Amino acid sequence: MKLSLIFVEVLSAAEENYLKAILKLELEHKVSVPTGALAHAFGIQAPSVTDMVKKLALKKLLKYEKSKGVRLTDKGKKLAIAIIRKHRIWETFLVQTLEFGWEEVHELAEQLEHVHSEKLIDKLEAFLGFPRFDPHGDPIPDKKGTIVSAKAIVLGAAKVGGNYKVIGISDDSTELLHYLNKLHVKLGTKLLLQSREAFDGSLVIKIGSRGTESISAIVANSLLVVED
Amino acid sequence: MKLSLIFVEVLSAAEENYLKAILKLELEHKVSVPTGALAHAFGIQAPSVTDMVKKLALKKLLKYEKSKGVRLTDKGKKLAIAIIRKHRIWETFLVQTLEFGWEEVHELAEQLEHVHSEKLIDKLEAFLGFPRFDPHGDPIPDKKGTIVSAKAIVLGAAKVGGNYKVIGISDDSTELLHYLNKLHVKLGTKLLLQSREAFDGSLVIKIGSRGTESISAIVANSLLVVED
DNA sequence: CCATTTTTTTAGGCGTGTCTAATTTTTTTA
DNA sequence: TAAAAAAATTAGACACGCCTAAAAAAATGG
Ligand SMILES: [Mn+2]
Ligand SMILES: [Mn+2]
Ligand SMILES: [Mn+2]
Ligand SMILES: [Mn+2]
Repeated sequence: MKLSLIFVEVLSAAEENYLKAILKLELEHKVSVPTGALAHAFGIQAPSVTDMVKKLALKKLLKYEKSKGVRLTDKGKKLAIAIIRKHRIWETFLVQTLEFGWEEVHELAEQLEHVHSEKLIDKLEAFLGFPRFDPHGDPIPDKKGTIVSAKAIVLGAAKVGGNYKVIGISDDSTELLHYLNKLHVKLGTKLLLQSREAFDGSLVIKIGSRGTESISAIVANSLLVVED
Repeated sequence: MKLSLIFVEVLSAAEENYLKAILKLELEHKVSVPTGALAHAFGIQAPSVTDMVKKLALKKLLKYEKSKGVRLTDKGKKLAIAIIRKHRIWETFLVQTLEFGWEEVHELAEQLEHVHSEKLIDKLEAFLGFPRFDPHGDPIPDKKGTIVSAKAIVLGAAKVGGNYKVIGISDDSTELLHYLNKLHVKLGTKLLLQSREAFDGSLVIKIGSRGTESISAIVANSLLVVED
């Protein structure tokens, strides 16, 4: 009798973080990702990235052309999406079940996403009722890796006088989320864009039934909204 | 103004596993733990242990006397208990909330116990309703590190003719727990000890309202019971 | 109590994932 | 298009957590 050996290639947390970061940069810039962009994303030095991408290339998780950057292979992309799925399911669990604030969960999910158990994630997902979006409005990939793409625009690109609804935050930083808490902006909040300052792109907005506030272009560009 | 820098010493998973293993061996043998015992516990070579205990000694987590073994300091013991607390709370969550089998959760908890977040564990504990025992009957230390000590005996040392109730399993191995599932033995199951074979210490027991079964001394010694 | 066995330590090495310094390649721009 | 600037790579190093081989220390036992 012939036993078929199953190779379960287990990636380290570092390797998984690279795959996630590369996918994110690919989606943002739709081109191959320069090693320098990864160094910047992780706050590490460029040679460290060169070493790692060589290793990931050997594992067929990405294609690396010297001095030209990297692109995920199908295998690498599939794994990257699986990790994002884990991250977002954990974030949803932390906010929905354990009542963490949305600004607290990203760092924790960075750890939890590296726990190796497909079954755990599937059970969590079922326990949560198969949520489609995480606490920041980001879509949760399904088990097959399908991601619903939000047709949102960033508030920074919205038109003055328009009414919008916040459906996502394109930046998980604790600081931004804390600031949004202060402004009483959360998922579902209605915004009226009253004016845009040409000089710096800052906006004056009316937040729900509250007063008006001025927000910087940086904040405006991380608020994902739909017309309302 | 003088700021007091707070050093949050973050231990690696390996370091945490050493602390846990040392505490377990200390409790079992009530003496200092030889490096060889740790090598055996982890299935690694003795020189690896020597290296690690030197490092843990530098961090004041244990006392190491060359060729004489190690003992946890108060600091080390406190950390070890905190890790056991995490392990058992995660196991309880997995069984109670996500409906894993009790035989599936140990390995997963081995990963989850190394997620660094006091707040996460406290929230999980509250969500679970402050459980006092994990799915294998092991006591869950409270936030202060207090562990209720079970006054159980092992079935192997029980007296023939006695009625007992299973309150714990002193071995988390998947294989044993699977075997107990097959025997329909779980926490709370009533047992009647019918006879003991002098030759090998094996027992014949009546399991609840089911038939009688013969179990080996090895199994008998991992069943924690109280008189019933 | 000395010789043999067992346990532990020392010495040196390796893969991972990071670093700095120096060099090479690519891009920009004068 | 050639020089300068920017980006990337190579070279060499280091902490971590493990290894094997050899030496030393402790325990055993005749
Ligand atoms: Mn991560
Ligand atoms: Mn998120
Ligand atoms: Mn366990
Ligand atoms: Mn347990």
